[in-house]
Amino acid sequence: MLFAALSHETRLRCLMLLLVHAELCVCELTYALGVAQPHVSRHLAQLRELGVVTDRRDGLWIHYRINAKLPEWAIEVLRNAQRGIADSLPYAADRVALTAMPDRPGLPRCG
Amino acid sequence: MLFAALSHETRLRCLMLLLVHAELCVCELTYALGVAQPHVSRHLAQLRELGVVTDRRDGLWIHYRINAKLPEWAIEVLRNAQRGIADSLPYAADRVALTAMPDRPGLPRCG
DNA sequence: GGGCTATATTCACTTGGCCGAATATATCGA
DNA sequence: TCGATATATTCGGCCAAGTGAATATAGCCC
Repeated sequence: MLFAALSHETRLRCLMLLLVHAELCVCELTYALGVAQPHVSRHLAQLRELGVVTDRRDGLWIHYRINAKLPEWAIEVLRNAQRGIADSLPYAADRVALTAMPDRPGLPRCG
Repeated sequence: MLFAALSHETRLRCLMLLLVHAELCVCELTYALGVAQPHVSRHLAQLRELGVVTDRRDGLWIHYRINAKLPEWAIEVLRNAQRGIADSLPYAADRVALTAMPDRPGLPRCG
């Protein structure tokens, strides 16, 4: 059930970030949320098992993204949730924290 | 949290019916879902405490409806869910069952 | 291979949510 | 007041889900 996936704040926070950034690895999500890595990993595993996200290995990193095969209504649910909560805490702070992360993998290193 | 409200099938079934019928009393929901009355009552109480529905007493009957003060994004979430699941079971069967209910309160008695 | 990093999983434990059954409350009508 | 109906709540037990800590796995680089 989709709504069970969204009913835990950790999972909802990850999904809100993935709506903005399309693809994020576990260390980025861990940094943005400011929680323990196994905690994030566990909830990402649940999202994957529920079919809400997919993962892709790239060397050491595993990148997660929202499952492109989700039915359109489910995507709309996510977008509506985003519209409703993205400007409130902790979701807004998560985006700021992610942007402030040093040495993000997959981003071009300038200089 | 809205999604916690939607994460239980009984609550979701009630809400899907309330999207169609605007106002329903407990006995109608109980009949439509085909489950025990205290079960429905408990989950309606949760929906009320979460602010998702409101209730109105009318004699012996208590009518529930979706809270008109819900933010628009939340209503959209409900409508998207409806679009996605209304034609599947058990939601479609619930609507049929409700229509087949004899002596529904609040409905004009013909004859 | 050995060390290092990123991620996943296991373990033991706790908590929260759900359940059926029984009972309580509230309102109406006689 | 008494009975009947509609709804709500309590109780005790159970199970799924969540947790922190520790450990395992997987890939990279030397």
